[in-house]
Amino acid sequence: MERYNAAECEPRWQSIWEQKDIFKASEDSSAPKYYVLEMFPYPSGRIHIGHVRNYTMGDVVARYKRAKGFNVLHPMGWDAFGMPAENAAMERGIHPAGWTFDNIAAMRAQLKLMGLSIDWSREIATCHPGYYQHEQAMFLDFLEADLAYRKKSKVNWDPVDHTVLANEQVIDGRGWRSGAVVEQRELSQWFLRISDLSEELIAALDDLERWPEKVRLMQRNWIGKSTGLLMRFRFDAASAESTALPLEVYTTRPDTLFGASFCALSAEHPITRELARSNPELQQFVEECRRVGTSEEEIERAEKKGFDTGLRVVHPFDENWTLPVYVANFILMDYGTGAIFGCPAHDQRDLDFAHAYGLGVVPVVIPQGEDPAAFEVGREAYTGPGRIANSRFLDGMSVDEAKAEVARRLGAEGMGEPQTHYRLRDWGVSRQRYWGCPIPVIHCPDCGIVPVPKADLPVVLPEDVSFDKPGNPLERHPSWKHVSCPQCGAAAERETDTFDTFIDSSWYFTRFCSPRAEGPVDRAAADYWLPVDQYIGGIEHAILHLLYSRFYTRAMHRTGHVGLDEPFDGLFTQGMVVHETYQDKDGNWLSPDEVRITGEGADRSASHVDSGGEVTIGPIEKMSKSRRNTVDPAEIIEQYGADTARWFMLSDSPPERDIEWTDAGIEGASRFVQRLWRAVSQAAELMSAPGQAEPAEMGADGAELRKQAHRALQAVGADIEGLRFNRAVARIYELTNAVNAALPAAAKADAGYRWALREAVEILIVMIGPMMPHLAEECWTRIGHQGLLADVAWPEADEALLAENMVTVAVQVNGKRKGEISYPRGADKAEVESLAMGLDTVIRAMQDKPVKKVIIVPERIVNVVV
RNA sequence: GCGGACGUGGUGGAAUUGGUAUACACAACAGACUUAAAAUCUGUCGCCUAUCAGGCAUGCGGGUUCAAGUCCCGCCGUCCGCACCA
Repeated sequence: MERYNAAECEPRWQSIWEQKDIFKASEDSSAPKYYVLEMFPYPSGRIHIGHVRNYTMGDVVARYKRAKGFNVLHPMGWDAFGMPAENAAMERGIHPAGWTFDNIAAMRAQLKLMGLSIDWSREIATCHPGYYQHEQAMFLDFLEADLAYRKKSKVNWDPVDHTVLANEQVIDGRGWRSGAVVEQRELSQWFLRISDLSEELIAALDDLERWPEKVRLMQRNWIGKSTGLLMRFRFDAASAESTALPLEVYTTRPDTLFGASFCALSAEHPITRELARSNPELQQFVEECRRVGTSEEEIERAEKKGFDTGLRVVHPFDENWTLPVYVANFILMDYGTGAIFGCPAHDQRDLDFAHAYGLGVVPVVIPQGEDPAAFEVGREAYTGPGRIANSRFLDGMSVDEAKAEVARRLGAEGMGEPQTHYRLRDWGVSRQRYWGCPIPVIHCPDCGIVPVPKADLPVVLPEDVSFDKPGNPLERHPSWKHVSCPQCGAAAERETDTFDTFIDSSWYFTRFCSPRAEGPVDRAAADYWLPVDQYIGGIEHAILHLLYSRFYTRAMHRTGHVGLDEPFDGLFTQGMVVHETYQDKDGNWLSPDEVRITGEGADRSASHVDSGGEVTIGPIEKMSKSRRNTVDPAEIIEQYGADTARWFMLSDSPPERDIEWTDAGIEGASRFVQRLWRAVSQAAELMSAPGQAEPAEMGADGAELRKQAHRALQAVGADIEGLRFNRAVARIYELTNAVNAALPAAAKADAGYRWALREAVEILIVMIGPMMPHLAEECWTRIGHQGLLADVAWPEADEALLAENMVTVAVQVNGKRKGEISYPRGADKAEVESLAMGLDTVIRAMQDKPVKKVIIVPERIVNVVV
């Protein structure tokens, strides 16, 4: 028998699908629509295994839904702006556009080898003016709708390269190329008003029922709604020159006000700035804070440091109690009022700070069961519930009662009022880079900021740029930025910043609905296709990309471009593809094919293939170039075929979990492909002819095979619907085993059995269709069909064959399994009980002890308690 | 540091609402076929007592329950995100 030849079959079926254009999508009201989308890739040049996993999952859903009669949209595009293209330009002197489009061509070719059911006529690249011009038009609409504005904000500045650095380009506080200590600089930049929608973005999460709960929780925490108190501290006259204005702080813990031992200001707080003007030491401290970096992680991890301003504020409930005022490096100007009061006993950061500066730690919330007089806080702040103590009129109250009481008293004196705050900050969209969408505004010395008239769009990136110097080539371009003001005609300058690439990815799913429309969106197409029914991508995008997309869709709704708020009805976050890492004794990373593994379990060890030198097996990590633990999908597809790679990606590991790439795994998948092909080929000789009606006579064996096939069909359909691909794969293995087992008997079987065999094999082929589409087409032809399997409808499982008449349940004595009984479905409890009590093993386990009770859960379990 | 997840045999994992833990695979081992190897087929396969049985096992330690991989509390380990990587 011939082996299945993937190298020959796969291109053949791919070109047939392409010729017939069967994956081309168009609006069609006669069928329900289904929009499947995988997160589009960055065109790095080669697809990686993570892409194979992501796009295989999406393709299974797309092909399955197609077979279920849906009108499916399954497009592909390129997230094509971004820093790697500029880095390539700097390192290798290649233009970002050329580099990007070459990469796109290479990756498109690789993706096509996977046999995905994609409508390639809708392909888009975000770096193409045909795409980004619409971003510019929409930005003008956003400006008009007051969704965009300018304000100053901080960037990482490399003082040697004179360039703005991304957070990932700052390593240990230094620029990645220059090694210079990075400073913070303030620049005027464009922002989108995402924070105005904080409440709405939180509230709408409740309705995203087909999103993972963890993603909704992460977004909720990220937006960070908090209800608290805006309160004012008077400055102590003895300590301050300008005492007119009180210090405003925002707190979520007014109940701990009597535990306060200091107040702290952000290094950028107006009062700090004022004081620093006449205080060089404070000025120096402020500059030190600036070197911590702009990322929240760095700020939070930095050692808590402060500077005593010498100022003191008066406790709102005690004229004679004053608190020192510090400037501290962990207070963010962007959150609340940029000032806090510190209660060390009940906040970890405040406690660390108090320990560093010898400030008092007075517990005022006492956990239940602790003695207020004896309770002490050590190295860990107590943030749980309890009763208030050491707090005068608040003593004995609960935390919530005390919060309300403090709010009431301060409110009555005009010294505080309740406020709601959100952690979510406005979205800064300006980037000081070339390879992005130009921001369509002009700076005129007389008129100020002037939007580029829509008739003048697009503002196209100039091609003649050089990357021999660091910094933004748009700024030093001789002519591009010099224009005349659209309003007054005077000499003016273009904005040289470009958009954050998150803008590009915040609406590409909308553009896919009408990729060649003259405006940003064809409303009829968008109204038909949106929302995306199933979105699939990495968990690493749980917050930013998905939140920005939710906001951007709302902004497009407000400006009339779309008619909905939530772009993604169903979301699935898949796990990463990981691999062991290997290092030789000099610490060099080795790729998997340079390493030989021996032994197993605790005895596993590794050696170098060529030298035989000792190799250390490192942790299993996300595949990355730097660790050299990558596997090239192109090589895998060439060696085993796309179907094998797809099958392996779907097998075993639950899709939301990380999957470890192993050679054994891909070989196993490859063997299954051959086993299935053999089984189908053998069955083809034995089964009835295609298209015949079920024979009147059906023996017990045939009926049993039919049962197995229909149960598998039922289960696989449900598993694909629930994106439980690994379980679907296990079911398919089972049916394949059943078909294999049925073959010997089929040679001399009756017509009923031969018909049942055909039915089982057809069901098997249909079920592997979405997963291994080329093999499935080949099998479909092999068993005598003329048309394409891709056009065959997913069959309905026969309910009558799914029902099981006998039930088998376990019998436990005191919760331990002692045996099992079988009985007809629907038997009454007394019968079940007597059956269970009659088991030898049960009688032995009971040892004549009196029966306390017998728990019978119908069709589940019997538990005898003695 | 903060927020979110995950942890079951040698390995990947399965296990409806708490109801027979280890389905389905991979690897390994034994046998068949073969001049031989590969492929294929058949069988064994959590651990410990040692046999027609019993005990112990779902990262560790507690708890709730007739019953816990699943629920609760506390640890340990691994991973993801932290706003200019995409």
